Amino acid sequence: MSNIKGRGHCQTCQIRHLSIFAQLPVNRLAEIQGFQPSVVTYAVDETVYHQGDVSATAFTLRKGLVKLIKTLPNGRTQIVRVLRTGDLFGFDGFAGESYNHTAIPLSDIEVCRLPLGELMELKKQNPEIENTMMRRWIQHLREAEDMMLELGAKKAAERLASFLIRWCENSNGGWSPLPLSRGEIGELLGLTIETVSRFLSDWKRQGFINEQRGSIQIEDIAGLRKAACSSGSC
Amino acid sequence: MSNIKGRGHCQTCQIRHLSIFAQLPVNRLAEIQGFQPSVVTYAVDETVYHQGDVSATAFTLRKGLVKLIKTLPNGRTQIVRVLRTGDLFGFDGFAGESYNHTAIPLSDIEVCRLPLGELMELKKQNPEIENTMMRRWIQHLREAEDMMLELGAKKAAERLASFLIRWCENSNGGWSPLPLSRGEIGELLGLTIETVSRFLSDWKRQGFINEQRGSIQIEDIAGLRKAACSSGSC
DNA sequence: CGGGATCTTGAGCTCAATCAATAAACGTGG
DNA sequence: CCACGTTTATTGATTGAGCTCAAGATCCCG
Repeated sequence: MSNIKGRGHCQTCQIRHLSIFAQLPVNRLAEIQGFQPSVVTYAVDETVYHQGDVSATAFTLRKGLVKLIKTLPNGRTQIVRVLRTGDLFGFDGFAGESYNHTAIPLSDIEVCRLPLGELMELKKQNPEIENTMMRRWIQHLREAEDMMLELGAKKAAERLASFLIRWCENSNGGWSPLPLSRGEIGELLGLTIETVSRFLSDWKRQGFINEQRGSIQIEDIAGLRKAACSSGSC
Repeated sequence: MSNIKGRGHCQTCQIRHLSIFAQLPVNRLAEIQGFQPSVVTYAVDETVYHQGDVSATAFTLRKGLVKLIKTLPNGRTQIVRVLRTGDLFGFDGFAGESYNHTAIPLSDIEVCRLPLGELMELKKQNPEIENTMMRRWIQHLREAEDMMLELGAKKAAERLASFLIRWCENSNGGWSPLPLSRGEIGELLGLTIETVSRFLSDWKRQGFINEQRGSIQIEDIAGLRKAACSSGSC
């Protein structure tokens, strides 16, 4: 089960600079008395919330990775986003809606529970928060649009290659942890396990990539880039 | 070319109840002196803005329909959203970004130009606007997630059928204008012209749908629903 | 070391893309 | 209003990318 680890201490929070409170002056935080969100841990595969549940709290991811998935009645599922440290999620209640997807940890995680009522109040009183949230929503929307292009207009190899390039873009040349199974990569890109596996094996043989214990490394980005644009002039 | 039709008169605007200013009391509008956005018209296929352009103005759609598209270097394109009356678009500048997609009218349209600087100011002074925009961003994000599920997890027939059902859901049983070509429906759903045409013809023959001069009607929604869930238990 | 999960690889098949040829709809000017 | 050309849609034939099914291989954990 999920576990309440304690109360958050926003003023000393290690990841505040990544959160929606990043722009908030520290002294302002001190003024906010009542606000001490609980920090909660979840184990892998322990659902944080389910699609359809009433959304009364949002979360900030403090540690680990989370996948947001949508599932069809027949069981086929789509990962709509992979969250990283500092990401805000579960805010559908702000629009009077229930959660539109299910949130599942990809590793053991630690989140900060933000009751929407309190968050709304904070947001009203601190334009910096409002602003940061707005920027993030716009950013998410842009990423969602990018993903629609991937899913709607690209072929299997192109999707997988550009996914790998994106995934590894901040660890240039080095190893990146890849805590997603073949199946999950497939659910993210609209492909089957087998298709993902085939291309990855292929690219390993060709020396484009390297893999080891849940980590991946791009060895020949030019080769991958070429695979990302199979038919011609990208 | 695009045409400046004149200055908007927000207080008497016919579509204000659909816009981001819907929640704003009319008397508040009267107090806002400087704000008189220009109303501009564009003809079909005349681009409102291009992916990559600096985003300094947002728009509210007053009349007609707009498609937002993303294009791959090789020419394949994806429609990421179809806008309706009252929709706000082109706000990437709020996040310091340039436009992430290209906006093209599907019919002759009329838009309200909203310089982001002025809009930002208005938003600061009127929490109702802020709030409405937030709700819309969340709503868009939800729709984008829904679309990712369509594109990533459904087959051709399922995508097309559920698109038709969604498109017609507000005109129950009656005719709905469908100003999208086969090609555009394909670009929206990640399919080719031929695939779209084949299923539509098929469903016309089966009496599920009816079509006439750019309008469509669902005659047998149960039949379509079945097509929307080809493999089993949805 | 054993056994469940995950990954790989092969073979065959199916759905949708591609290629190609009409057919229908539309707009334009006579 | 009709003839003409252009665009858009339909339909068929064929191909091929990616799915499905199946059998091993590898990894991982107790």
